[in-house]
Amino acid sequence: MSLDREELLSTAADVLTRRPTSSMDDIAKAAGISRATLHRHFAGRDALIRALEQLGLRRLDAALDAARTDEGDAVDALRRVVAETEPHAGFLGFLVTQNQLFEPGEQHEGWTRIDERIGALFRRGQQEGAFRIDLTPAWLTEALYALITASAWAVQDGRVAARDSTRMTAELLLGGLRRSGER
Amino acid sequence: MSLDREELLSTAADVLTRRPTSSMDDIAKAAGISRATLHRHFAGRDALIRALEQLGLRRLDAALDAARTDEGDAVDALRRVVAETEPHAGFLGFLVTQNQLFEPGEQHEGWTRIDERIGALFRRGQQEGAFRIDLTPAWLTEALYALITASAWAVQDGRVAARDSTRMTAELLLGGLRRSGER
DNA sequence: GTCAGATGAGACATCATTGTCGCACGCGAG
DNA sequence: CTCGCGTGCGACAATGATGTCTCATCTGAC
Repeated sequence: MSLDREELLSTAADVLTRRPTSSMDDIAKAAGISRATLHRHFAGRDALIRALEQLGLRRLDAALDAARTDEGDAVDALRRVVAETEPHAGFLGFLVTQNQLFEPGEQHEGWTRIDERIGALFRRGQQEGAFRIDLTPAWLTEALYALITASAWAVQDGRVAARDSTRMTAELLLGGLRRSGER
Repeated sequence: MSLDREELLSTAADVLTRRPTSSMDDIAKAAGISRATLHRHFAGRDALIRALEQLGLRRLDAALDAARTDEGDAVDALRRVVAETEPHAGFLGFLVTQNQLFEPGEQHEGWTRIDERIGALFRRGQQEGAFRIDLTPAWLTEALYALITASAWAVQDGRVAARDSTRMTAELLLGGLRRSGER
């Protein structure tokens, strides 16, 4: 039986995010397979990275679809984005930290599209008066990535309970840590 | 004249954070020196990494000192932390993304101390009633790291103006992105 | 000018990783 | 049982990074 390719890529993303210098052997071991088998599925390290990118981007795209980013209240939509994206935080972390792997300026097109979709949600929220307008959509997008990734790492390291992570991420992003509402 | 060791380490942190697989030669070139000279200053890659850790931790410690984390209003103290830490975001990013470089569980002692200092500030703010109590200090600490690092990257990539980064980071962390104050 | 110290350039052996094979094993389908 | 497929294991050469060394050059102090 052929092993689960997606699961393999998922663990590869985790390993590479945590320790980007991991060898192919490390990755194979982490996935519970031999280096030969890893090479049978991916021609080489480059091919593996590309596949990681592709799958990660597809997952994020699907997560944004599932979150229905342009339906209903912008606040609720953002909550859905956090909830839908968090399961794929391993890929998100990989994409965020490793997207500098390739040539200068040569940004993956799929990535800019994800950026655009999320940025659009923030702009919509601002236009509807739900979001502050003194924080730029570009920054909010970066912050969203960073918080989701950080949340996943914190869960992995046992610093945050898994059942709380989605709520804490969304709450901090939406309401900040200050208790009172005044500016 | 001996070159500026701290500046060298600073660029090394940037390079390694952006592209963790960089070779010693890459690092040397980025710093504008030859590989031989790099080796004269640091016995090897390991030694370089250790030095990076040490300097990064010292800088963060100094930044927390300068921020006077246990003086005055917790909100203001947090703003000072963001402002003082941001200049050393390169090191922070390195520490956050690469702290898995060494053995399992073997966390650098200095790092846990930094964690503790920041966690203490969040706890103080919660006790004083300034901060929400439904977000754990551990999570807030992780979020602070993530946001400062993300902010620095965003500036580097030109997605956020340098003059706005401190304000945007602190504002998002403190107040969140929602416009109205109600929960 | 002279000297000491630091640097850059290049050569070199060594080591780890990589990518490719061949071969044997196990397991499910027929 | 037998076959086919996927896998693990080990060996192998090739490649790139690493660490060390030598030598020439430069710069600042004296």
